Amino acid sequence: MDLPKQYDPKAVEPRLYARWERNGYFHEEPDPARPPFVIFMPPPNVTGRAHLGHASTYTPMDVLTRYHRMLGENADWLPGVDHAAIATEAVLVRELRREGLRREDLGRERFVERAWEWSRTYGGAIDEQFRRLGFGPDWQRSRFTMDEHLSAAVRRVFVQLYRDGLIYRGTRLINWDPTGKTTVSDAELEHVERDGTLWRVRYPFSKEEPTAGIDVATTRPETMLADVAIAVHPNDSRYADLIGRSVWLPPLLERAIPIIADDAVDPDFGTGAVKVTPAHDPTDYEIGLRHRLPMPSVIGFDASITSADVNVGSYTGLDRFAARAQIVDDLRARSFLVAAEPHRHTVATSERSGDIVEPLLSLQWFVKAAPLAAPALEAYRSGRVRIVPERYGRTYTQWLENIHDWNVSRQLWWGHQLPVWYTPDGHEVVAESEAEAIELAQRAYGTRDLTRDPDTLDTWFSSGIWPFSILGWPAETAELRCWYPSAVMLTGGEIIFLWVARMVMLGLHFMREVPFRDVVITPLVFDEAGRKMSKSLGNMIDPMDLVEKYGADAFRISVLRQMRLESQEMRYQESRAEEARNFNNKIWNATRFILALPEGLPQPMTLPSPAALTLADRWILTRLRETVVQMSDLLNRFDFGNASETMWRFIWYAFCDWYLEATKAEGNRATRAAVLSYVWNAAMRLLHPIAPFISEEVWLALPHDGETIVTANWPDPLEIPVFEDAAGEFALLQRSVEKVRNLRSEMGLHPRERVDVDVPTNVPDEIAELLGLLAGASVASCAAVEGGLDEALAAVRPNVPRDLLAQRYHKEVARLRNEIDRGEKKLDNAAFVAKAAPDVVAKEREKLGGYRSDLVRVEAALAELKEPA
RNA sequence: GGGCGGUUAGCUCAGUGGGAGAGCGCUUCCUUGACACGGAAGAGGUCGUAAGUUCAAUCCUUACACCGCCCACCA
Repeated sequence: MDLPKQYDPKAVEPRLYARWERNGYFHEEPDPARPPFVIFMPPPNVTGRAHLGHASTYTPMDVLTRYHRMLGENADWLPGVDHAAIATEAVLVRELRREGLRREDLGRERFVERAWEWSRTYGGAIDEQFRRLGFGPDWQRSRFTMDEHLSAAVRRVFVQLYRDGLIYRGTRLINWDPTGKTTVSDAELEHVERDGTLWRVRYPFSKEEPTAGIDVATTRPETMLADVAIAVHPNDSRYADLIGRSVWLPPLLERAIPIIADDAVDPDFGTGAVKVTPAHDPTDYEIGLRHRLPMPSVIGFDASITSADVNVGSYTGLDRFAARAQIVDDLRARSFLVAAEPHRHTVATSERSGDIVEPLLSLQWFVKAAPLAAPALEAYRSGRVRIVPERYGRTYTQWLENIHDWNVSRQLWWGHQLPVWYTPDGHEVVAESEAEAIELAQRAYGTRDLTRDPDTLDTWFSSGIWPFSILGWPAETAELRCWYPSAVMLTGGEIIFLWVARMVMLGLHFMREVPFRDVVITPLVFDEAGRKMSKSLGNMIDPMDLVEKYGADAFRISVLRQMRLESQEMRYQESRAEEARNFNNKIWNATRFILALPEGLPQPMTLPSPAALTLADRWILTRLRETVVQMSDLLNRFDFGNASETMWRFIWYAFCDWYLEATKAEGNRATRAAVLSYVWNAAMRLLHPIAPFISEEVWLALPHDGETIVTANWPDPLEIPVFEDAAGEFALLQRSVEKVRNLRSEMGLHPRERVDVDVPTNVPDEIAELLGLLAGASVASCAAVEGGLDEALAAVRPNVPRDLLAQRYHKEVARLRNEIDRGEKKLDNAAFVAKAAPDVVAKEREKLGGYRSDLVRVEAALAELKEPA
């Protein structure tokens, strides 16, 4: 067989993936007889494309699912797609704008139709990218959050929560996104630092004498029109006399507002006096509630000044920022502006649109969060949900402890419409269907005339029930029985409260059980310089480009290898993908060597009897077993970085660098075909979760059982013979080989030239032969030396020029003297001997003894060199 | 303002209360029965700064500096 010298992923990956999918290897049915291992894939946005963030969270899911499938568990990875209301609607609105249309021109029905069409056309794109990455979810079970079945589950949950008193409609201060033209929840805000201005404005005591008054600091003069009070701290002596008085509200001077005292005021900031605008600021809203203040609005849903509640003079209709500028001008003109200073502060933006969010009073639907949060907190504290790394548990608990009611109604058309209807006189009717609503309305209010609430639900509402809605809930399916709760949830840290906490809350409420046992927080991906990847910086890396250049396996390895369990960030280096490609090439060529053995490979695969095994065989088998144990442990602990590193070390530094070379020795030829194929077969199985394609390609080419590595068994360490002594002996050989190689290099010997070495006769022939082969030496026998293999190998004497050898011995003497010096100082220290742990002292003595005898030996050799016998 | 993470070789990062490690990069040599996407041998670090605890600190404690993440109603 003629295999190319270079591994070509493009020739392998699409072929293997098509076969896996065609043969249904990723598909699984619920089977109570086996332990379940289920991961539900966080559904990517229907508008989404694969990015490095997906690679760092989804690759580990694929690794875990493949690993547990090989363990024989009832393993399934459940994929899906999220309808991503805000993102999708934004795309559609943009499209419409290009056609010169608005959403309203189309009408709700046609708009939603178009959204469906768009989703069907473009929604599959990310799935194709996932296939190229080698991800193996159970595609047959893929779900879309807008599927009829999942929509029904959403309605059921809403109605149930309503009947449980956990959903209500009310007028509250909400976050309005003027660009997205919808409310957004607190969790969807991003607080961004901006340079702004802090204006000091004088509110005069009397209209007639505008010079005397109270000075107030504000960053938002445009909201002044809706001021209803000035607040100061109750203990602030500067203003104690003023509490209870009133001032006129500039610039219109049409209303007088009271000066009140409230604890929320920080006396040290600004002037210590703050204007209170309950309808347009969260803190002020709280103050307004405490003091039963009126709450007029002056900014409307179009983010411009509205005259709905109070007279706003000529400002009416001005955009919020234009109004700000105009009011500042007017204040200045009329001497109410005391100062204007630069001020860096944070503003709340919508993380979707990036627009500055406007706090507004509005009638919306809310989920009462506290009663749902308490069990979610308890579940974490009792350990029913674990979070890795543990420190993120604090993020989870702190958010739940300070939770606010969740605004779930959105003014979008694409999404799950609220299952809420209103009677002509404003009674609300909540039901799973219109028919049910009519029946309820008839009974309760004697009317069948209902209007449906036009709003849709927050996308995260449907995401929150994903862990059970995808399993068929509310029907009592076998999937639900076997696969809930799932095993593990992998996600980025920013998702903890946006999604993880909500899934736990809703899962506990509806399923009476947490949705997953472990939450693994994966690192954020940055570029090599530690900068966030962003389009504006031009440092985005498209995973598909890397797959194209290096292959999916190499890309996966490059990501996994850079993951650290405790790390919160990962600086992705493309050079790692290149290294990983080289690694795959190494695997490929080792395979070529094995397949080209003149003696052929044994079929079926069998291992020679222990007595027939060579030292190298026994060593590599022992290392294999150790590697299996380590890999299982690392994967069980979600330590993907060290797992990848472990495979790298075993395959490259143990198997290829040493064992494969050792099999070229005459003495190793009888057993090598069997051991090489046995070990390589097992190594490919260990590698498979990490690098699914090349492991399959190689495994299929070797002697194997079964039709695919995907469903092959994970190696059982107990079936791999282990030889304790072999590890130590082989390590001694390695050190000896390295010593000779070093001398060769110092001599400037050409690799083909052999160096003569004298090896004591009590070094076993097998080891002497390996030494000759691996170090490029011609071995001659010399007198046996006393002691074990250690001493015998130490007495190996290369016949190289004397001065070179002497130089080397001198170096060795210096090193040993240094070590001995350090050891002696330590042991001469009475405090060390008295206080250090006895085993530490004993170890130190042993080390010192070893160095001393080494020194004696080297010095003797040196003396002999000067005066040859 | 609060919480958290990081600071170790030129770069990206492991690591340990008792002899500083990997990969890449760099230097030198080399196409030897798989592999130049390779092999062999090397050079390279006062483990951020300062105190403290300890027989012993890169590792534990504290403070500080710098970088970063998250949360927050200082207008």
